[in-house]
Amino acid sequence: MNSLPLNRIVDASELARPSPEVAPDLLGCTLVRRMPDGSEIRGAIAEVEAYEAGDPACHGYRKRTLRNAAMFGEAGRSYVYLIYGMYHCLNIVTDRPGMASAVLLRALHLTSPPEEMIPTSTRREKPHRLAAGPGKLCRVLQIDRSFDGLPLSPESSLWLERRDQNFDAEIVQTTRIGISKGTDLPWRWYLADSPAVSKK
DNA sequence: ATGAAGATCGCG
DNA sequence: GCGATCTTCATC
Repeated sequence: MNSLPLNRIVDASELARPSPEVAPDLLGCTLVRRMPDGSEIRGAIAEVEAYEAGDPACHGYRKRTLRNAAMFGEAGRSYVYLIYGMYHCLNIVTDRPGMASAVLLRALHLTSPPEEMIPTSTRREKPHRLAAGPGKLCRVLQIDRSFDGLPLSPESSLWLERRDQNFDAEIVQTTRIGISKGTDLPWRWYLADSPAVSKK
């Protein structure tokens, strides 16, 4: 029979909704990265933030530019940018084309591989903290701007899988962190019991 | 052409 | 609480 778990992969059409609706639905889903050496790193999404048109903290608030172009594109693609000249941040593009909208992935609870298999881990760090933070997440998964605008799929070596049907973790909703505008919007969500969440 | 700000992180 | 580090974009 069919051995490929295609039904597990999140379809782009499910992401073609406003980012504040999509964001909490992504919690508990698994982000999978096939590394250059062929190994797979998987992690459950533990913390997210939504950004949208009309939101002053959104990179697409003013207008479409070279950097933020992917945000205006199709849902189900990635939007990757460099921040502070040092770290990359990964977003899942949402909503319809023309609408600047995306969900920032802030933390993963890694489920594989074990700590010692992760090549970018230079220092001793607890496994559940390796992808605790948007910059660290991209560092561990080796995601940079070359992923910007790519569709999330196995062909891109980066994709999203559905959460279990019996997912029932407690979700907390708060305001976003690390921003100076739009601080009043309650568009950050995280899994209450995840040790990978930045801060509470 | 110029410069200020930035969806971060780790140290102390 | 600070500095590292550098691209992007708004403004001059």
